Amino acid sequence: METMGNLRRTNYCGEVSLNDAGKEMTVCGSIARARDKGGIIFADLRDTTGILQMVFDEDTPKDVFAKAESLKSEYVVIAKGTLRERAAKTDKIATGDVELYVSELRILSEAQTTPFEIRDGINVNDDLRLRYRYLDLRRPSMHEPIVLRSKICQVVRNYFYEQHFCEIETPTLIKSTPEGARDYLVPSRVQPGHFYALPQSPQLYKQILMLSGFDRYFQVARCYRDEDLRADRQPEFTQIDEELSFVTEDDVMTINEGLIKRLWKEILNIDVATPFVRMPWDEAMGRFGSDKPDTRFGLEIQDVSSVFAGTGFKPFADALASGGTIRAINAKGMADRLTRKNIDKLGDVAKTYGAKGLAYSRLTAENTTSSFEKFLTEEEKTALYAALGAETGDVLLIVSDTDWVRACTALGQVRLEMGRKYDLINKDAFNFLWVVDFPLFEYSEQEDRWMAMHHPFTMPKPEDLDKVESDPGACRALAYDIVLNGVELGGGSIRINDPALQDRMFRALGFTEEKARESFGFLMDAYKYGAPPHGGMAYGLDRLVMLMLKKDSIRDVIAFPKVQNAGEPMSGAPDVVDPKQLSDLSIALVDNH
RNA sequence: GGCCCGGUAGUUCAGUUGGUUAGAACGCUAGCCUGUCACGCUAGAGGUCGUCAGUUCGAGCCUGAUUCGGGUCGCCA
Repeated sequence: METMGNLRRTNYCGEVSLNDAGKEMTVCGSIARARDKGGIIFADLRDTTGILQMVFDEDTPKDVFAKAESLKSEYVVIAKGTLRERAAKTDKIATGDVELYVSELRILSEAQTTPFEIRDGINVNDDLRLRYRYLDLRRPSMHEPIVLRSKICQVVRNYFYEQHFCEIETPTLIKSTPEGARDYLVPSRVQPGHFYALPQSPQLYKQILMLSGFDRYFQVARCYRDEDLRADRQPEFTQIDEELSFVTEDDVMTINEGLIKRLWKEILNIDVATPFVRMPWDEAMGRFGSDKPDTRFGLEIQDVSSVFAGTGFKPFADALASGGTIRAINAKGMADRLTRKNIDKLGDVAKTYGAKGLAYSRLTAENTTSSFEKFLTEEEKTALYAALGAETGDVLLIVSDTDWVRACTALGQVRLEMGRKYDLINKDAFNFLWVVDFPLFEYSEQEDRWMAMHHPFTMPKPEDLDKVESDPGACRALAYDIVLNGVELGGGSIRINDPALQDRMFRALGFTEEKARESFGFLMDAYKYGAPPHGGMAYGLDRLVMLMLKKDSIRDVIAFPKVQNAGEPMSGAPDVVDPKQLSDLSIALVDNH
């Protein structure tokens, strides 16, 4: 092993080109691969920007050539030499026109054989890759998203600074709030028996900042939710969080369309058309069976309840009798692909999402196979075909349910499954839209009460104000989600800035006076001293980066992600702690496992 | 908490109805090679078949438990 001596980097590997040919330069990094041909040696040098080929031959000083012969993968070196045009060029790397003819080489660190190869295109278990995350992150395809994530944050900051936002950090040791996801708890040593929570979002603090007169705030904020993981969900994640005073829904959406436009232009060089479609929640649910519709393909849901008003088919008749609905998708021209077996699989999807079953008619040239048509009158059948524009080659998929949201959700998932499985989705598209007019409340069977769909500080739509107590289910909110390709990128709302209205909300949510004061007393007090109208939103930064870079998993854009059991395989967190630490915190473990 | 899938050289996988010494590719080691770039050629090393128990004359293969990983439903205001 050697030191750098008097050598210092003058160039990055990925940033040299033919324009630099003839220049003397010093580069450093790791050996991606060495190819020793006997009389000539090639070694690919990799740094954070890319790869540059180094060459050694008979004219290379003998001691340098000898060192080059000893190079192995992942050795860390610094090399001085002359950049020259290659005799044999390649378009496989960005610097494939040039190579560094090395005159001085120092091996700064040797490396033992890695548990997997450090190159793209390998197929290795996630588990192993995560345990050796530092090795995995050396691979260009893993490295680049992390670098791009940083650039995305830079663009976000630039945009917000230009728009008069102030970047403010809010606490991460906060009071636990009762609504929403489970909190991560942190015991207080100084106040035994008392606990902080880690924030699920900076929600309360950013509203307080509006009351503190900061006018516009943003933060790249770490957030924590103690819930189970998914491919697009981590317990610890990052939000781009923002709040603005003296704004309406439209203002927030317009400013954020500007942010998206800027991001897509600067990072991807794509012009995004604004404004985005603004789709009411009930339309999104009705047409796409989702509050985050993927509009990159058709197969929209239709309401065919009226066709079956007097039907003798019992499942449909029963649903309608209890105020339910019958919804259908016409899978146009898909009869050849949707075999009986494949329709059964779609039926399983529908059942997973709460449907009793998936009725179907498969209209092939030879015949029609159907699970329900034999129970219909000729008039009903004609009306159904007319309503759906059914023709030979189509497959009709129908769900009946007492609850229209559940019926649409099930069909919406069937729709997505068809989109994925039969490759109906244009993968190059970036389809943005706003979903607006969310319900203010949703009923929780589990808790047997109305819950805030967004959060309890969301402003009701002015025209629904009188329904907060009398008809909560019909109340809509000044809330909006931004959706990209069927994924919720972010969401927000206009907040209640009237203490009296906030009181009504808490009561409608079943909070007692005492409970509301205990949890949110400081916030309720703050609103008594003059509160500007304000609202904001937050993006899931990880999801945003994942979608921009077309990665399948959120882990690909997080440097040190957690796995399904919420652990971090590299460090081994979480772990047991010393009993002394627990006793300092006045904590005793209950042995119930 | 429920359901589904998986664990065999360092890595990715194959492994027949339960039957001799568990194979391949890449990687690794050694040698050769002056235009390679997933370099090439030759030779070699490398295995508690996740763990434990059971069935059997005999288990990588069958059974049970367990553990680890992935996906998903519940959950995620």
